[in-house]
Amino acid sequence: MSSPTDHRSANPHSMSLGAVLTDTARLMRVRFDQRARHLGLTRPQWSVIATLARNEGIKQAALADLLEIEPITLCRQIDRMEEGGWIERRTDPTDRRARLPHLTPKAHAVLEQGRALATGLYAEALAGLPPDAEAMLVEMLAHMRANLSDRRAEAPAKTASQKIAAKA
Amino acid sequence: MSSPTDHRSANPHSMSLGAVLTDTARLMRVRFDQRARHLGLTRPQWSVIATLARNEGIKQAALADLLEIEPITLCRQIDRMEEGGWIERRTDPTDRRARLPHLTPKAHAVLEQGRALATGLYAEALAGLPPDAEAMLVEMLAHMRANLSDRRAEAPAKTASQKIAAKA
DNA sequence: TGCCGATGATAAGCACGCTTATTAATTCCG
DNA sequence: CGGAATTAATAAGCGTGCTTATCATCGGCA
Repeated sequence: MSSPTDHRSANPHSMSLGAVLTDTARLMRVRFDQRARHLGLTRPQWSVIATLARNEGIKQAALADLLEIEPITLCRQIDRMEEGGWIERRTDPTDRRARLPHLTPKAHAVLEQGRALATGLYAEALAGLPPDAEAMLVEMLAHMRANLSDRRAEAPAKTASQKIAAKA
Repeated sequence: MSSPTDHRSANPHSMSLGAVLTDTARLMRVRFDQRARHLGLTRPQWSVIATLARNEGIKQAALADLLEIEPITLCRQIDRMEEGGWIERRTDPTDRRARLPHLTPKAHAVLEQGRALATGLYAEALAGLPPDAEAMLVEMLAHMRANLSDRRAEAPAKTASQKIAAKA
């Protein structure tokens, strides 16, 4: 049944939330990567550095949790960053399983540049939108992320804030 | 230590716009993939099928443009989907360079299921937000995407000041 | 008519996300 | 005390995005 443009085109917006979300996120990454290339750094790598800078001595698994990626993903990222001289792994004296990631001086040296780059990128992306757009976006996206983060049949109940009571 | 440009990101715990954007987009993909696995379909593949269904006989490059991905990315995706029996490439009688992708009956058969899955996922993600949240999100994200898509703006003396003015 | 830039598809190779599974060390009982 | 469960890190292998480059074909122009 070849029906190119019939009933499914009734609401052109219903299909675009996921698409526009994916596209925008990818463009942010691409733009960051293009401008951070002279530093030899990618956006995910910058994210690791920025988070690690605020959480020195953290374990890989805990850092992965902060970054909201899987431990194996971070592990392989740290492999690359160790090879690039951004991070070094140190043994944990209290747990011989752990190999704690630490920033090298080289990584500390680019903290400010990365921060400035990110700030500039956000400003550019948000240009032409009202001043409160960023706060609204962050709030709505964080809400969506929380909705989607609910693991199957798993009730965390530790944060206790039981959603917004808009479910009548 | 105090940079002159951190008037906005002084919050210690609030994640940046880029981070929450990336996370949310990734979670949408992961959730879709988990639920479409029984179909043998991923979210990007579903995206290809849905777009192709509305644009039969399109060239790969034009389809890549619609999907806002690079032609090589689509090419390799179509490789996988052809192998999976979702798509077949047909020669274009008017241009011997082109190999037009067409949906197979198998792909047509999952159109409705994929659409229902996407709709349900959006509803789940947006649960607890006001009814106009989706429209606002789509509008703001599309605006950001347009700002970031401005490839002509690679020129040196460009300071992202006024963009909404010039458009031809 | 013949060359030359543009276009369509694709190869090579990398980054980074995932699922699944393995190894080593720690912790929790019974 | 000793085995089972848990936890930390990682290996294997794949999907999907990118940049850069190659090849064939098409279309315009001298």
